[in-house]
Amino acid sequence: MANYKMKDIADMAGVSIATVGRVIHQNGYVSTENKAKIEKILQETGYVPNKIASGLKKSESKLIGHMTVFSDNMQYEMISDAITRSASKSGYHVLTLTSHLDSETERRQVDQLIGQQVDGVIITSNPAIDAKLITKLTNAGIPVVMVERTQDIPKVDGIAVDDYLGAYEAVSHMIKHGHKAIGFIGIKPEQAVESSRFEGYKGALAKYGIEPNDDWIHYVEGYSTGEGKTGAYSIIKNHKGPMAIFTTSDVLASGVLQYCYQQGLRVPDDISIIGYDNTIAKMLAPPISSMALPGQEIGEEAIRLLFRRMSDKSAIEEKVVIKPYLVDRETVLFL
Amino acid sequence: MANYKMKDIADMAGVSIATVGRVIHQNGYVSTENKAKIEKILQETGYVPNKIASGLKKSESKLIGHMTVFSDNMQYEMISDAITRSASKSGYHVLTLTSHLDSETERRQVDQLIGQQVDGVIITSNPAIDAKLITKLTNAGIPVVMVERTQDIPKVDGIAVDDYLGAYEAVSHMIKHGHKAIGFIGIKPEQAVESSRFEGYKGALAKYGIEPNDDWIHYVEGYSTGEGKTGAYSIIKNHKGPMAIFTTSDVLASGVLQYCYQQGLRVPDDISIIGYDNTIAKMLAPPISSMALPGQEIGEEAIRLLFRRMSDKSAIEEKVVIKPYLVDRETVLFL
DNA sequence: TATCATTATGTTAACGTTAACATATGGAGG
DNA sequence: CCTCCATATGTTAACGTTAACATAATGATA
Repeated sequence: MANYKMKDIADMAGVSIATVGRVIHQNGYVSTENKAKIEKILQETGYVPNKIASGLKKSESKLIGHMTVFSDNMQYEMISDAITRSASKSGYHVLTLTSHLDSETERRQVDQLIGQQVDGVIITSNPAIDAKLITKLTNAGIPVVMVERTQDIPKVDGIAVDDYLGAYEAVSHMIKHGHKAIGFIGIKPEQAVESSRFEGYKGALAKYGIEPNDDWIHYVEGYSTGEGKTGAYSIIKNHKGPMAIFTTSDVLASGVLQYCYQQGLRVPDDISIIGYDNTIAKMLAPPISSMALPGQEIGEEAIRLLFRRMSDKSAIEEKVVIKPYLVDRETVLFL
Repeated sequence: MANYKMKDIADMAGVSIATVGRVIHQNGYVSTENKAKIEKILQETGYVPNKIASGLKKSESKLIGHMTVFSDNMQYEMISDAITRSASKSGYHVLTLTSHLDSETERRQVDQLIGQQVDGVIITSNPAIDAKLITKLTNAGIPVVMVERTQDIPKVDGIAVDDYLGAYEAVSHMIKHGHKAIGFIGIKPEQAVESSRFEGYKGALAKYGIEPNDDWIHYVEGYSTGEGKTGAYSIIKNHKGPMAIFTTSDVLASGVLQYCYQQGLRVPDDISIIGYDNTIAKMLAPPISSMALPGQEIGEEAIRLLFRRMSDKSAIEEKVVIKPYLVDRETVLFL
């Protein structure tokens, strides 16, 4: 009924607690008889070492904190999942804390993570987080890795997604297919982490000498199907001829498709489209091309960077850049 | 740079560690001067209590384990998120462990949770988990709540979703709209937790005296858009006249919509449809009706049951039944 | 035979917090 | 003036594990 501790095992085997420890950790000298006897008891009792006690002694918790934002965007769930699985391969657990971008919650969370004695922290996609909080973590000796935000804080490693490149490639793809009228639906650059997606869009137009047109651009407040639909309406309604639309998220693209469905427009025959993040792209009708962010890779890299710094706290800062790539489902018409 | 401990604070304030403890816990007697002085130091140093140490002493970790399965099904993410947020309101953190339904991983995870000294465990949607493992948890004094699986294990509370009702209502909705030909796309009842969704489908047909037809039924191996599309093809291809299709997941429905899009069939004009879980339903073109599982409510109930048992380990077992409800987006044609 | 490594085992002081148990100084009530 | 209680503070033994530091017996080497 109760939980066995080393003392109990030691008593049962008629040895000292130290000998039990030697068997559990497979170090030091133990006679073959005692070893066998203790292992048998360990088996029978289903003894599980108390990580809290050992954590206190060794000052490590085998816990990794993951601070992220609450969002409809499935992309972060992929990353989150990759982090969890990657960490568990090395015997670490992940504590995921979500905020709604309010700094009071974040302050509390940082204290909780320190209190919980986590061995490291990964912060994904919070553009607003106070650098003081990060410093508090590093001051407490906790390594920090930041995903999708390259801020230069000493001893903090980072992973950035090359969103400029992603948007640039998506739009270039459209231009190379002969498109001239290319719409943009996304969050206003000033308020988004992913502002470079808008820059990439403009960059591609500029590169190929296409004059930008304000009628083609629709800013949204957040990522939702409804916002995408509104955007499609505002861009398409007065437009004649073929049109290609780049959205900074698949969710926005889903709204574009709803608008097209309603209006009887076909994709890509009437409207070409490329989404971003490649989350629900394959589930839409039709499945759409999308810039994929390798969530798996991002999560694994985050863990790699974190473990690297955990083993060498004074390592030189490393910034990893992840490149999105086009998953082509042929939703851009060749003109 | 380093982390302050109570001893450091005590030294700075020139008092004993006990007095510092009294200020932190706001109990016992402390003179107003000392209280002010200590509070100031606490502020300045940014002292954070070490939960590992206090956890060892009080034998509690403020950690809740959440065992779940890795799945494409967004439904579990909703539940997971609700659990995390609900727990954090009471100062608890959640450790999420995902398995791929293999018992070896699960055995390891149970040991990890015991080792981590979690204060409670929530298990979502694992039809195959070994009752022995659950017993190991309860034997270790850890309360367990099971979601979507009502197995009778002493001292284990449960939350079940009334999937029979959900399917029954979806199909009844179709019948009441005049449909006779009603297709089913879902996992073979034998291998699924949600087998009652198939029963509900059959139940509704029986209730209204509609003869079931094997041509209307398509079993899938798992939840994916592709499987849904294949299902739609096999059900619709030889069918004349109006058809309604019930899928046991929105992801499957997304495949049906892709098939329709390809064939130029309109929803609901040509094909009526109702999905299940109401996850991506609103993002599809057109947005479809779906049976919603209140993930928020499920997560909150799970935490409530868990806390209840944590405070009274010998409470009588409670089984909560959650009812899905139709979110009607008018994708069933009135005949 | 003295010396020394090897093998085998035990004892104990941390780790940081908690809380029960002292101890001590007032003043109020008899 | 003694007793009692409220106030204020300090000391210390846990919690379960780890690992450094004994201790001791065996057999091999010089």
